[in-house]
Amino acid sequence: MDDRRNSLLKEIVETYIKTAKPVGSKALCSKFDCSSATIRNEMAILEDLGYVEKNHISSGRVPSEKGYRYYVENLMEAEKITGSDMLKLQKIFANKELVLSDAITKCMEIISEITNYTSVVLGKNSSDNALLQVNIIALADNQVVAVVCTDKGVVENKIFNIPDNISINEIIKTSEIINKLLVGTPINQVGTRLENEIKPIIKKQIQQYETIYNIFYDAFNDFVSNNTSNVHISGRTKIFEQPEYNDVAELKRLANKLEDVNFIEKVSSKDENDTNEIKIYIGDESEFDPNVTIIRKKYHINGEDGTIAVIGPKRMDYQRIVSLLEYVDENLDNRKENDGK
Amino acid sequence: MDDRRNSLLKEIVETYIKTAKPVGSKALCSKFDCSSATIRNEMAILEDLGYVEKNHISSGRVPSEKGYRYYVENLMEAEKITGSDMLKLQKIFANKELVLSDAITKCMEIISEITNYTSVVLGKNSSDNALLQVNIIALADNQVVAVVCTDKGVVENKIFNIPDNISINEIIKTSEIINKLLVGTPINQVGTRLENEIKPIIKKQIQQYETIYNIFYDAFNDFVSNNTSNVHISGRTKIFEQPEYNDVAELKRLANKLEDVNFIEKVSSKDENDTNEIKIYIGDESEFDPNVTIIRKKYHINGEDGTIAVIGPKRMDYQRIVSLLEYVDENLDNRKENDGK
DNA sequence: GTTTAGCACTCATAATTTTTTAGTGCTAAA
DNA sequence: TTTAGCACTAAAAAATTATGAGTGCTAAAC
Repeated sequence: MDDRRNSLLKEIVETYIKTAKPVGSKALCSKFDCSSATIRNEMAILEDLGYVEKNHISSGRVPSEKGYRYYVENLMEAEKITGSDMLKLQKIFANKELVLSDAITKCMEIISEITNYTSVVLGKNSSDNALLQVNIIALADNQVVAVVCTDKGVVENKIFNIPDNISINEIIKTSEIINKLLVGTPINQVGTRLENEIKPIIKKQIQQYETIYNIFYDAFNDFVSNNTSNVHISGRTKIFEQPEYNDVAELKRLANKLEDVNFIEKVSSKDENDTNEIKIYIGDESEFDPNVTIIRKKYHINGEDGTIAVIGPKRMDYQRIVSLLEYVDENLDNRKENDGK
Repeated sequence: MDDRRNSLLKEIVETYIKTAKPVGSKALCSKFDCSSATIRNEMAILEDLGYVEKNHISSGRVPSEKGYRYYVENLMEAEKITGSDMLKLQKIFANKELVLSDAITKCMEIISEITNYTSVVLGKNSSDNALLQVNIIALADNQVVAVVCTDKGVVENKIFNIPDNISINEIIKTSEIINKLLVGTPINQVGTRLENEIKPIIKKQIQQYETIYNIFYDAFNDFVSNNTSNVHISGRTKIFEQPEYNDVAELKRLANKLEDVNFIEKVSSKDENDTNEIKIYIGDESEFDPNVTIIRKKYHINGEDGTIAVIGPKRMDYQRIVSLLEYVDENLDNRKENDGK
């Protein structure tokens, strides 16, 4: 891969990103100051190397997944984000009362808006949270709310019907026992410790211990399994504006996948133990859909961690998204520092 | 509209519901024991009356909106739901630990699943709720959770960053004042009473009253404006399986509308002051999209009220949906009675 | 050796024509 | 009032024919 070949590939990728149309040799002559035949020769080589493909024998070239990968790893240049993009995001950074997770969500909404891609926030993951406390709040009509909080600031509530023969005081008493004994327990272990440690204790003290045990068990279980609230998708239909999704079957397929929050979560959180680097999953690499690219950044801000990601066509504006995600990450981090002062 | 004409229209509507294809005269001969020419004569009259339409001069007939309306008002027969549908729903009715709103949501998920339509639950509307209590729970790291509960059992929580110069005790103190003075206040009036009654009080007792006031103001405001959590849509993409949405533009348009939760809420809650009757909005009547029908039932169960609705094509299986919605409503209501015993 | 003009060739797309088919309305007789 | 019969329609599908943007390859030019 000599110099010219590199910049030819770069040109092909970037032109295709802009136009969504196969790139022909003639269009590139002017940029390289040579004839179309020369370009054709070079393109034939790029094709042999697997970086570009043809849709049919006489069509222009389209980057292959290998080509995109080579592009993002070797050819893509970092670029500052534009002033107008910057302006829109800074409005959010400036609002200090916003809790981090709300600020992130709003940033990603804006990114969706300005890029016509779909974006995802995978909020704080409760799995590595520890129990901070559980509070029972009595409502009218034989109902209680169990509010579960973790040390990382995840809070969820769940309402329960309680049978007539159970007194609310007993539930509260149980919650106090749990708070005394289980604080600091990783949230996904609370279930078993509840069974092994708490159940024997309340068995002695409380009559209807079985029912009460079930209530708490359900509350925690729901908490652990309730991924839904952790995932926030913006601009779910934005990606449909991209010209590649111009066919009914394709559209339906993608719409279905984008509805499945669990699936999105799984995908966005792959390579868990990876660094904070931006990761780019192109096409099949995404394990989501062969026709999309997912660009992802993990954040660790203020003790919270999570993931932000953008889902777009393989012909995605890689530069732009990478710099937008980095910009969001940096600025929310800064915001924290200023805040703490 | 004599007898035969009625049953002809009924037949046309029901056949079209089943097949999604314009209904021709020949197909109906056997049912009416006459020649296709006779049917054609009758169909011409139905067309003059505006109950059916042709796509082009030589096509079969398709019900018009007026035709559907006449059908649902005069021709449709109530039918028991099938055993297998019943079975699926009864699993949910049987689970007594489920809070009503969860049970309803699960029912509608099933209805979406078995019918290939999209369904909506418009949960308890906080606007006519009254404040029951607000609880402040301290988290680590200068954060508190405000948990707002209403008398109707709506609970929401919101996390706040609190500046260093504010003590958590002062916030809790304020919450106690609010609980003492504002319990029973309609939730949408809490904001103004906070301003007029609480602010003057805490001004005297608390140093950083302005910041604390803002926190509570935001918490309640968020609660009131946060419609999102009230709306639950199941099977958003199910409706795309219907053959009428077989065109890219149509699909995108509908997908966009179904993303807009506020829009759906507005539509599902129209004719607020109407009875509990099932309402059917056909095509343009829906004010949502000319190509859909919305069937809706309000429920008032156990003091809670809300709306369940199904969104499908105009060629929707009216009978089936009507009986499903009624079945759900009745059985969840029963469940309550048995429960209270 | 690299570049380029020239030319034959290919294939998707679009436009055109043809065929098929499922239906209609109307007339006149039963 | 019903029906057989027939001319007529228009959509949908199939076949046909351009059109055009591209290619690869060869042989000459630099």
